Amino acid sequence: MAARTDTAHATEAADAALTREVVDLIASIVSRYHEEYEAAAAQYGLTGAQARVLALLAREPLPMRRIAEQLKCEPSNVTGIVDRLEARGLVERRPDPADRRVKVAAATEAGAQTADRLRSGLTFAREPLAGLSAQERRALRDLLRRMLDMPAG
Amino acid sequence: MAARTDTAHATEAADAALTREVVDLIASIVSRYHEEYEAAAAQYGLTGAQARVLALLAREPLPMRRIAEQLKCEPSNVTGIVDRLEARGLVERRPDPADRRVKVAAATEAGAQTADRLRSGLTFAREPLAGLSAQERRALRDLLRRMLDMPAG
DNA sequence: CCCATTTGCTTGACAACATGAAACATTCAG
DNA sequence: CTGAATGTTTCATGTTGTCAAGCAAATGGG
Repeated sequence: MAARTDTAHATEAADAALTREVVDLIASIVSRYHEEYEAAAAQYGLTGAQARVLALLAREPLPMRRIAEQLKCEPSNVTGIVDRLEARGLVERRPDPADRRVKVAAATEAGAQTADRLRSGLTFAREPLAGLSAQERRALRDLLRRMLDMPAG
Repeated sequence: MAARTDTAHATEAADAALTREVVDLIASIVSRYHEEYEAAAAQYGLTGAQARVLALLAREPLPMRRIAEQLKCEPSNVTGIVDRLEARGLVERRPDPADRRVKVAAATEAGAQTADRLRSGLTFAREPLAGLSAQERRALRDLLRRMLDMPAG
């Protein structure tokens, strides 16, 4: 039984090392992703936060509060970010006819174009993924989904 | 040949969709990772940047300039972050005997303890990974390595 | 050896991001 | 109709980030 216990411990230790390795790899990916996202945004004179908001609004117009929820920050913070985007003509505030308290932020034509170009310029993850076969990418997709508790998609 | 071309186009489109799906999943992971990292840091009254620097210095003491390189920011920025960590007794600046221009930042005993607790409290990526078999984690590790251009490790 | 240059760090001015409290208008519930 | 809750903004404050300027120390060509 001593041998079995030793084996079990060795397996546990190897497991922990493997997990730590994967966690470190994920940390590297997070770092690279941010780096490239900021750089891509900077090409259009945008900060990372501005680019994220613009990307959100290019999908669909959103009330200020919803933007804050997506960004996981306080609504008062969104005011300034949208201010700066609006000052550059990339976004506009519209009144919500259903609730006059609400201001709906929407991408302008120019804003939608910028968001499109920015998105297609995001080489990270897309370019390295090109080196993986379709089967491997499916495997990766399934593993990532399970990590995010999205078993079905 | 029209049929073959159509098939090729269909495959390309499916490939692009798959890639976009994986990219979106990675974006989700990046978002979750950040969220949890900030929350874990906040438990110790630290910001994300402070926690990152403390984690670096818990591994080994570093000159200010090296910290800036790891953080991918200007050295002048590191001054403030280390100032705040030092004010709380988590980090200290030491002179470098080999080069008197250099200030080496090092985690104090308290800083190392905080870094340890913080790291072990990082549930994300570690907890979801527990649901994956060792074989799956190895597969994930290899796929992530290839994404990062680290074929061998 | 000496001086110009480079290197490492800090300081100061400034902008963006982030929070929390307070103000305001509007909506909603009793 | 009144009081509570909601959506947004403003203000004060702190952290992060950049860049330019400054100082101390190291380095290398004359």
